[in-house]
Amino acid sequence: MTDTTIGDSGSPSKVALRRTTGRAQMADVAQIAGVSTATVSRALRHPASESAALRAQVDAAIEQLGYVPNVMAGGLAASRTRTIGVIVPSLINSFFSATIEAMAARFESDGYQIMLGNSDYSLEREEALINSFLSWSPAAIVLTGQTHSRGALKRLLGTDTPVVEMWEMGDNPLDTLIGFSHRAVGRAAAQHLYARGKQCIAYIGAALDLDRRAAQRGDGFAEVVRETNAHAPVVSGPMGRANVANGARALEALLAAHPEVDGVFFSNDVLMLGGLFHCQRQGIRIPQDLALIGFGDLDFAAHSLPSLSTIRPPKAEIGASTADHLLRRFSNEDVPPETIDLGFELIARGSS
Amino acid sequence: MTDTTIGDSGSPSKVALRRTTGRAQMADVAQIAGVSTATVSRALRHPASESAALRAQVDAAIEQLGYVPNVMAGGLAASRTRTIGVIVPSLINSFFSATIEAMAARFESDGYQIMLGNSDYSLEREEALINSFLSWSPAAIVLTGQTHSRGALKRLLGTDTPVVEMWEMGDNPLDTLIGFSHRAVGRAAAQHLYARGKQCIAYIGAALDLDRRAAQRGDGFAEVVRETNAHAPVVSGPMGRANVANGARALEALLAAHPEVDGVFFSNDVLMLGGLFHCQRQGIRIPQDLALIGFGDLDFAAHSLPSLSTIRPPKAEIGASTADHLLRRFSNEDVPPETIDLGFELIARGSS
DNA sequence: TCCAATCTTGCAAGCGCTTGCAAAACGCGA
DNA sequence: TCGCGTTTTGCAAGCGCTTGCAAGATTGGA
Repeated sequence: MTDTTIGDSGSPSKVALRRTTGRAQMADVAQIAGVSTATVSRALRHPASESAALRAQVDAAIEQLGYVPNVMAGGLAASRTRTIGVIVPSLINSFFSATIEAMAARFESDGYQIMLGNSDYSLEREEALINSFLSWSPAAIVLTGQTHSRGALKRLLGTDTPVVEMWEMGDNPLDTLIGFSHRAVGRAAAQHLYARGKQCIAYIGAALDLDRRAAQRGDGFAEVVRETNAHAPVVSGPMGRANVANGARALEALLAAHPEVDGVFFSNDVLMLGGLFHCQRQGIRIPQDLALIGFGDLDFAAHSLPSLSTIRPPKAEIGASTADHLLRRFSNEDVPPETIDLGFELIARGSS
Repeated sequence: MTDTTIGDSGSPSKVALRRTTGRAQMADVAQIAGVSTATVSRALRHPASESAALRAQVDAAIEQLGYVPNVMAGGLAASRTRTIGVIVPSLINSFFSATIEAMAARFESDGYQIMLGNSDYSLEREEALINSFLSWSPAAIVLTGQTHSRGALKRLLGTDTPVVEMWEMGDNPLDTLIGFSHRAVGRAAAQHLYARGKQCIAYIGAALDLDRRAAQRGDGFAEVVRETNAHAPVVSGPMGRANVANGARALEALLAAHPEVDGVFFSNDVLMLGGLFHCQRQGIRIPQDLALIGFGDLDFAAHSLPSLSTIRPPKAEIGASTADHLLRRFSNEDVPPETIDLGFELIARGSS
């Protein structure tokens, strides 16, 4: 079976596909469209630089063949791909799921694929993921937070890949920063509890040793407590993951140690749900005996009994805004890095 | 600046890196290790086929240079990558998050990267994702469920990429199938409610039109109801997504239409949580007036008041088992497709 | 009608790695 | 010490696409 280029008297639209991958290649498309592969490539990557007539021919050939470009070959030749490396500290945490879904939706229409990495709140794993992602020549890297290992910083600075840090707000961003201030969230929560007439308020945060953002919310909270001069800040120290069991347990321990506490800010609505169940179990009246406010505005907060006050972070907005920024940057050389504070919203409900 | 191969009298460990990417290449590693790129490549991909001494030299050179292979180049040459394309119907649904985390953890040590896709319960989007993933020459494709579009089937059959369908159990798997029977789950839930002395039981399922697995659980449930001949199956028709609000709303509507119902099986623990709040609000006693059982064994189910009965799917086990199967397959030519039923566990708690 | 300026298009040289093949090195028995 | 069967290693030809450069086509003004 040798290639037969001459004597092909059959239908001109029938092209013998190469065997190597079994899939149509750009050369097949080019042949059917009667142009060179360079033209096909340009029709795909820079549609504006081709005449409309050719583009139509090429599109038809692609359609006919069901051609799907080989990302590897394209990526190797261009040394960049339509891939966005996104690293979040947790998948199970639905804050980030919402961000990712919004981001993916925005990117999809432009043909960008998200590569998702889960750092599990570890800077070393983040660094490893960054390394691994960079070897895919991504169009951009999106990180959660502003804290990174030295190695990660070095790698990131050594590349000209755009970087977005999200879900935080602070100084000296690596490149673009899109998020909100967790310190401000903590302050708002404390002020809210005082405004509701509470006298002694506490903060319960999960994994404060690992989760920088939860720690920052705690800092803001403690700041306001100190400013009132009324009582010492009560913070429930580092514990395991943010789950319902830990929330219930932490509230129980907190009330045992500080019975005077009459208002609690939880670093995560899931913890607060545990707290709610604990109160239901113990007959603690919410908000009379104890006011509760959380963070995240998760699904259940609006529908529990009582409904739960919370602070809504711009979960989806962060994803959408990140994608928008990057897409603008991909299509236009001189979009500068930005710092975008998306703010947050305190939603007062029955629990406070 | 032309290449200078001769007259390099400087330190032999100093190698001028190529400029193109700014990163060290395999050729640099080879030069430092004093071997050919072929040897380096083999040391990386098939360590067993190299002598230990050379492997050590190569490792040292890699270490010294901080060499990270270019995945594109390798993928193009080998026409396959250490990438696993995984498609789930939803990210926010923490069932799948747990599966993915377990799978990723297993794959990580072997250097396989997961590419995650979110089909949003749409077969068209699944097909698009499959196409997009295949253009990355993945080592395997992992799908959720056994239902796929014609186009997707065609593409999948036209490739020799291993395919795992997960989270279901049935006939005619495409290749490997790892999951459990949702029909059996539905049957178990119904039998449990009857065993608790309930007389008229109902099923509340979200998105039954889209979520095949939730529909199958409903089928199994209805089957048992019919077998008892005691009453007609009550099924709360398709509604929106599985969230707390919909759970509360659906239970309210169900009880309005069928006040005789004294036991409910929810397709998802999140719906059940909404049901629980509804009961708390209405003063409906659980389980005396109404027994509740859900599916998923989510975090909160064990800690609510009352605690919630549920059926625990092998969330993490599916991920681990999938990774194990594929890793075995990657390292050994003749591992055949498998069908693995991981079963499930009914966890009876206070709500039933 | 002709020429210069502007668009379009094709040529061909890579992108950095893998791998079949064959040569070199090695091991061992005679 | 020699010869033969086994490793171990290097050579070099791609993998399928992108893109700088230059040639060809087109346009408009003189």
